[in-house]
Amino acid sequence: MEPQQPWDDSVAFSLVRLGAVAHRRYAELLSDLGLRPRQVGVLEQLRAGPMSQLELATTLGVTPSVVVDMVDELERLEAVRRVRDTVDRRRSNLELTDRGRELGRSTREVAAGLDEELLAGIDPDHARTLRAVLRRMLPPRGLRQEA
Amino acid sequence: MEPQQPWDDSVAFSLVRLGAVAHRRYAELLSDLGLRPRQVGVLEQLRAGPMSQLELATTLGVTPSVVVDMVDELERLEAVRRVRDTVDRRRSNLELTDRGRELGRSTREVAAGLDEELLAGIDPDHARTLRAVLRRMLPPRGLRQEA
DNA sequence: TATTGTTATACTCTATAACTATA
DNA sequence: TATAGTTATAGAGTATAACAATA
Repeated sequence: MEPQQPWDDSVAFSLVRLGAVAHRRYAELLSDLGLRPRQVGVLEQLRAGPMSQLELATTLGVTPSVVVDMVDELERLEAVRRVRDTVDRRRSNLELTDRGRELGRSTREVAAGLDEELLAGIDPDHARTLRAVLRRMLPPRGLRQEA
Repeated sequence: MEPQQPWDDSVAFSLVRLGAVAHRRYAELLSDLGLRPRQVGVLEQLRAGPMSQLELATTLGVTPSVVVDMVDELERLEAVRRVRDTVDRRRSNLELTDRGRELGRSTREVAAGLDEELLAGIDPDHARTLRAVLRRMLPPRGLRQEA
C-alpha cells in the first residue's frame, strides 16, 4: 500500500493538460491572423519547397480529406497556391505565396511570444533543459503512431 | 533578417504536439479499463471526498452537461454513485465506489507506465527537472482561462 | 486497375440554450 | 426568481468510404 502519487506528478498528465492549454492559447493568438493551429503545420512544411497534398497528409499525419480543407482555407487567404503538376495531372503541388511566407513569419513570432508567456517565472537554465528534453521526446513527424 | 528558428524549437509547439501524442496513447491504454481520459479527472477529484456535479464541473473546467455524460458512463461502470442530497434535493453528491477506487489505482498505474514510455532515453536528472518545470507551468485546476 | 484529390458522411469532444424539479 | 441537473442541439476536429479524373 505505497502512497499514491498525486496526479500532477505524472509527466503524461502534465503534458496532456499543458498541451491543451498551449493549444487553446495558440488558437486564440492565431485567430488575429485568420489562422488555425493546424494550418501552421502546412505553412511550415511548405517552407522547404512545394509538396503534393498526399505527401503533406503523410508528413502531417492527417488524412487526405483534412488536407483538402486546410488548403482550401489557406488558398482563400492567398497564402498557398495549388499548382497542377504538368507531368502527373492528378497531383496538386502546393506552393507558398509571398503572403504565405509573411504569415509564416507572423506565426513564428506568435509562437515565440507564447513561449515567453509559458516560460515566465521558469529558471532560464531549466527552460533550456525543457526545450531539449521535449525535442528529444517528440516522435519524428510523419511517422503515424497507429494502433 | 534573423535566422528563423525551426518550429520544434518552440516550447509551445512541442507541448501541443507532445500533449496530443500523450493523450492519444493514454486513451489507448485506458480503453482496456473501459475508461476515457477525461473520466480519470472525475475519479481523481472524488478521491478527496464526495462532490456535487456543479462543483466538479467548476473544478474540472468543463460545462455541467459534460459532467452529466461523464458521470453517466462512470455510473454504468459502477465506479461512481449519484447520491441525492437530503438537505438540498436538487444536488447529486457524487461518491466513489470500491470499484471506482480500484479503477483509480489502475489509471495511476497506467499513467506511471506511460511516463516510463515517454521518458525512456531521457537522463533521470533531466526527467526530474522536466517534472518540476511542467508542474510549475500548469495553471491551477478549476481556474478556467476564459478569453 | 491503382492513385490523387474530392465529397459525403459519421464520430468524438465540447459548448450553449432550453427545460425540470427543486429551492 | 434562482439554482442543480438534464436534454437537445450545434460547432469544431478528424476519420472512413465512395467517387471523378488521371495514370
